[in-house]
Amino acid sequence: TIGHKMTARQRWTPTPVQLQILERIFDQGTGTPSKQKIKDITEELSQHGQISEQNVYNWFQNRRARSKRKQHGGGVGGSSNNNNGESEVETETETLNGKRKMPESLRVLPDGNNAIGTTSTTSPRPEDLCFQSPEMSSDLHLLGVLSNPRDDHSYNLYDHVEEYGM
Amino acid sequence: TIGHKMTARQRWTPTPVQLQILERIFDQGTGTPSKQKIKDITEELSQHGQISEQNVYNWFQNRRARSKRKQHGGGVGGSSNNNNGESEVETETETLNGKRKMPESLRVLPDGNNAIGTTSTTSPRPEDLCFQSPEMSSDLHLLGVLSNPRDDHSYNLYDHVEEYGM
DNA sequence: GAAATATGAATGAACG
DNA sequence: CGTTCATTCATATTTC
Repeated sequence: TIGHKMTARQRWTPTPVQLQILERIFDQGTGTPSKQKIKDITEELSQHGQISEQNVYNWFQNRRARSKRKQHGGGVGGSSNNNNGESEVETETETLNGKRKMPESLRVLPDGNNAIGTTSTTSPRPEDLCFQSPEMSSDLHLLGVLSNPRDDHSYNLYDHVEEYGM
Repeated sequence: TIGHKMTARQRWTPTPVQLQILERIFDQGTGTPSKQKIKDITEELSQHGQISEQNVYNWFQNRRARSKRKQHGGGVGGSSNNNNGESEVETETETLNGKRKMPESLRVLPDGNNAIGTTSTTSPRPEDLCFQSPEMSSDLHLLGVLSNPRDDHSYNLYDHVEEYGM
């Protein structure tokens, strides 16, 4: 039994009410709420549960991004996917009669402790991954960057490149 | 002009070492490194992994832009994962130090035996819980968000916060 | 209990 | 230089 209290609350989970409000606003067409709006919304939502502007902002960002492109499998081969409409698919919640799963918008967590367990799938990332020696600090000594920051004032004109061949 | 698909599937992921160097330099106060510096840095970092000047430049730009985090308020959403099993109260080093969670490029886990007692006790969320009056869109009436979408211009600079205590 | 899915959060890249 | 988009990861919740 390794069950102990571990800093809970890692990810903000919108309450149904909050979700409703958020979706409603999103549906208004406001698209990308401005900072002021975010603040406003956050304040209102705060009364329905713990929330921060960051959460609201993220939510909108995710929502928008999600609306655009759903999950696509690994499509290899000339797949002519020309859809991408930007149409707000949004709430398919109530519309569906549940063969799938119940959105957390309606979940009612009881007082008990669920204690699910370990979801540590630890998604393996077989990327290139480098990983050098555990040298902590002492690599840039040959760089004059931290020696004399006041050197020149060259203008960097990188700015936005269209295609960068990495 | 547009329409450049660009096969940039994997954005450059700084290796821990690279990150360290970058942060170190950033901390030097150099602020915006000049092109020359960028080149220099890039060269050094190249020895720790694939990287381009553009990457370095972007990194600094992002770093600086995101350093201006003005977030505040609630404070939910910190996503720092602690792998420590006993310490639940970690000393936050605040903005002065780097916070940085686990780099995305460090989840190698070749072993495969992570018996971490991550028994999420289902974060105690005594918030306002779900289950509340069926009034869904009756709360934001005082919000002008859904009334006049075309009000001001975008101005959000949240993007993401570095870390905030709760 | 683990896998599959959903979604919030982090960050690199692009755009203005 | 500020802001937003896109991609990916981490964690939560649901399902098997």
